[in-house]
Amino acid sequence: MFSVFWEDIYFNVLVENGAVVRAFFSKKPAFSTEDGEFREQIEEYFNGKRVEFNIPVRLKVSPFTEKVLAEVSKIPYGRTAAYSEIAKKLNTSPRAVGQAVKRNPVPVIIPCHRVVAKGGLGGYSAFDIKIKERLLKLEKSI
DNA sequence: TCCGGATTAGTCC
DNA sequence: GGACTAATCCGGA
Repeated sequence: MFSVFWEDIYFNVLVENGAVVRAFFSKKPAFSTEDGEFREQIEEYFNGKRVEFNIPVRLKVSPFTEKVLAEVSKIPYGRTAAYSEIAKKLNTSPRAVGQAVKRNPVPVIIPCHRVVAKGGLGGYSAFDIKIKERLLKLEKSI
């Protein structure tokens, strides 16, 4: 486990048996900022030098949520998808997608910030809606 | 064009 | 079983 500093907040990653099990933002580092298996990849991403992660994740979520998250991780870098688009692919409702994405235990690595509402931005519960905006801006600027 | 209600499907308590 | 959603559609003003 480790923390990465990004502009004015920390991104904390919990690693268990070589796979990421959880990630979250915080104002103060939850872990050491010195070491960590995948720290370099995260740092590169926040610097705009990396477009995709080579990081194994271990999800402890329901089968439905897992399907939604798998679909979300297919969204290419710098692009966004609407809740309704994901829902159409999985033959479900946008609302259910929103719930599943909200329960994503590893934001950024699974790019839940690329999922937006049709007429706006949608929401972001990982820390703050501003993080979502910043992440999208970061990817758009590449 | 903008706002509000009905609808929707999955999860948590 | 009931009450939540990181949503969307549609009709009325």
